[in-house]
Amino acid sequence: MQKNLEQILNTILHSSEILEEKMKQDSDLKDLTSRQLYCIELINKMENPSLTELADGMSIAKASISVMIDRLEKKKLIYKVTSDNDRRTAHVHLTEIGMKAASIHTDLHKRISELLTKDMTESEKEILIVLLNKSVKSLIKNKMQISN
Amino acid sequence: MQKNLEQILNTILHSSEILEEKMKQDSDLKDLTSRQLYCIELINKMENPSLTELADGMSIAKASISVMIDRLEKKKLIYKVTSDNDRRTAHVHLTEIGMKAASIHTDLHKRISELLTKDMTESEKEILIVLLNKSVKSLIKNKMQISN
DNA sequence: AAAAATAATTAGATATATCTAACTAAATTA
DNA sequence: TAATTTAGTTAGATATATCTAATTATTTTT
Repeated sequence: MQKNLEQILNTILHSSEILEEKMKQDSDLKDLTSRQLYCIELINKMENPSLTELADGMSIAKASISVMIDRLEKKKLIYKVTSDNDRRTAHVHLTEIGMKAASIHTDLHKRISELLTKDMTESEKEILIVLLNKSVKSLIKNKMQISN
Repeated sequence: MQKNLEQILNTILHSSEILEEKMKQDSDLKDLTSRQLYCIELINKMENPSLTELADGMSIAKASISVMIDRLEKKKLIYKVTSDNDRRTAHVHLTEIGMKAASIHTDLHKRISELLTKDMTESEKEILIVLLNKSVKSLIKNKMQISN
């Protein structure tokens, strides 16, 4: 009952999804949609972007991001700060709750990592990490050619 | 620049998401929502469930699944077959296009697996698979206790 | 300073995802 | 057979995610 790599990936990715859903349910973030969560993660990554930058980042119209940000503001996940340089521009910041939401993915990866190496010896862990580093290198190297 | 397991997971999961999005865009399935894709995957896994079973599987109301299935039918992704035993019951089947949609995840895992082992020797591959099998066992074993 | 460009908002449209409640048709039970 | 239960649909409500077009406030260019 040895699994091949595809089946292993399947199990890991599927478990990740389930665990992520559980973490969301267990937190006070139950009613965040996937788009909203994505938006929050992007705000985190982009470090307080303007609405226009965010809209570009999410590939949606400025009007759409404006509405979305309104809703996230009502839910106390973000707040807007008007720029001093250009008073037309607003920058989006995460609140405490927003930051918690943004860290869901990171936390998830941490927990999965722990689970994956739970029953391993130190040397097994080391070998696994060396090999996976190699894997990830191939993955990144080939990313560009993936699209076809 | 050796990455730890958490960073590796991060890269793999992130690449998976991007690749999945690309595969969706490149197919004729651009306008499928994530809920619709999830629904189709579930239909595939459950093997022609009734609407009630599907609704339970997705944890939504029967009325909601009815509407959703209507839309998927209009898009030619599924079709309904009235049961001979019980003529109140309809079973949902995937069309050719529906099956294509359902296999997006599987295809994705196959491609990622290929990429991950692209630059490895056979023996490296073997070791990786043995170790990851161990990982997956821990993962499954601990799944129950994850929720807290 | 007047004209043009830019950032964000608002209005109005369409599609989706949900819900509860009411309804129809069919099957089961008493 | 009459009453009850069950499967699915329909109607009507609310929330989200999008869009384009029009509007407002500011900034930049001429």
